[in-house]
Amino acid sequence: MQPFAALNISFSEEALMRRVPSEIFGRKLRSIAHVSEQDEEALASLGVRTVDVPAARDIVSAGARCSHSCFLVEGFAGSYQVTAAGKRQFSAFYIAGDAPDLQSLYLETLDSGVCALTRCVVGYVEHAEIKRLCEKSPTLAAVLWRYTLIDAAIFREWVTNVGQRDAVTRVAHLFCEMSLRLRYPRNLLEQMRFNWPLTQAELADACGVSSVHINRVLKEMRWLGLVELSDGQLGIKDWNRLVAAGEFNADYLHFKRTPAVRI
Amino acid sequence: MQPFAALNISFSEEALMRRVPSEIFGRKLRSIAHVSEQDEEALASLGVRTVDVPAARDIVSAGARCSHSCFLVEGFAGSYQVTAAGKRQFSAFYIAGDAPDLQSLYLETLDSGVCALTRCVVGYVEHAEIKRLCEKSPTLAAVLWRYTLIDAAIFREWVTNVGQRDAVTRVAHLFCEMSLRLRYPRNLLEQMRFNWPLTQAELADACGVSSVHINRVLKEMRWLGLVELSDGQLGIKDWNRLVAAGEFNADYLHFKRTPAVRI
DNA sequence: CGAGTGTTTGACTGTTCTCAAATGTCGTGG
DNA sequence: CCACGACATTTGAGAACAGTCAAACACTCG
Repeated sequence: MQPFAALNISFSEEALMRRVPSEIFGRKLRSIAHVSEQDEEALASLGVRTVDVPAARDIVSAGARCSHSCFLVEGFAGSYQVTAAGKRQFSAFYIAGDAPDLQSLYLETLDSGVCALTRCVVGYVEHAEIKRLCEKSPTLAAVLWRYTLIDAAIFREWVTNVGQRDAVTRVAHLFCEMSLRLRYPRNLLEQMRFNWPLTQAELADACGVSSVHINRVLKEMRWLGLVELSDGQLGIKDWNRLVAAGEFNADYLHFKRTPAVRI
Repeated sequence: MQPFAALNISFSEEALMRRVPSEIFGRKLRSIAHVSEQDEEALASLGVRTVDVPAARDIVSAGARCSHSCFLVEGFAGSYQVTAAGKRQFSAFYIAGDAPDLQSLYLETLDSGVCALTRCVVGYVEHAEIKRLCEKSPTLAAVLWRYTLIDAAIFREWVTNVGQRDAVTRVAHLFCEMSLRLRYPRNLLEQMRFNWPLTQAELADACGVSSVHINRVLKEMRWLGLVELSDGQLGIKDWNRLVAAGEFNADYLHFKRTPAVRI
């Protein structure tokens, strides 16, 4: 099983090694800011406990007292809340390199849960250790802070997405975001097909739409020739029109350099 | 004009004095974390340029290069985005004491704008100065970081609000949030009536609903005996039922102590 | 008084939801 | 190899919720 073959990232045993989580996180950080060698080394020195989380299980549960944060080494995860009426809403999706609950660093409890959408390899790090690093290196603190601010910018964008756009536009927008984030560091222009392990129900809960309706929306998007979605693969048939359909502007992702794929 | 008379905060000329912005921000910070005297003094030493912004004008425009952040001394503001279709979505409302664009501290540009919903008194502070303070005092950095994380938690909650709840629930939820935030530091149990200077159209753009529909929702909420909304005043008639109607849980606001008003 | 803005209401339209059932896919075990 | 269950996708039909358009009304300010 190599779900990320399309991204040319090989995992296998390597993923379980100690240094990998912080390395992969370091790569992510370098995509949003300059990271000094010292800071990179400091990150690599973090004590990481790597855990294999099966699909559909919580990585961090909402309301839990949090003394750790985690990096995603492999897999897809999502942060979500459940309403009193029992409906689920995702507020972000996370992929390899992301730190889904760095948001909890200075909160006692996390108000949202993070659940594994596929099998995930997760590296846990103690808050105390991260804070110690931040005190020693203000530049590292700044990069991590920036990371959480970009996360927040994604939340804001999702508020607008779910609040003001119609269903097709919402889905197109989400596809654009995930496509850029999945492709980013390598950013292959030709890379218009990648693993998409999410079910329609999960997509629905990200877009604030019923799963039945998502199905019809996907049908329409296929008919429009925007995307192809089958066998757990998302193929983008027409990037420019998808961007237009999704009213997408990548500014809110705050990549260090504008991706080679102009939009 | 004393829009905050209900909160026993008097402004008038005092508001324009130099130290006030950081003092009011300090009070806000103390509601979410312990702030040492040194840090409080450091905050007070910030160079603040106080500006009077008329209603309906941008305090910070989306996309602008940002070298400053601001504190709201007086008034209501909202962070918002406008979609390609010309629809506006608010992602948060801000009141006296808030720092609407502290989110921009480590971003080059802000992806959302912040606009004044009433006349606002705003104190601008240079990013560079805040960063200098943070380097000197990691504890102050932690408090400010925490502040931005709580902001992000509010965005997440809004995603869920707009994505999964019906219109009445959305509005009730928003009223609960704003009510707690407006009342917080003093937290008067009897304080169930306060200034609400927002128009129905603005409320609509916060809840992802048309203004016509908001009008009907308010009518229903009045009929249900939950709230009273007139003359720019929001009166809460039945707090417990409003909390139930809004499926509201205040955890995501991360107040230092649970408000005296149990919910 | 008139202009401008915000609120309220009605009638109609349209998107999306819910319920329900059929179909497709995959892995397990006989 | 097939039967089976579990899960995901697809489709239909009717209902509910919310949007649009349009007009009347209320209020404030100069």
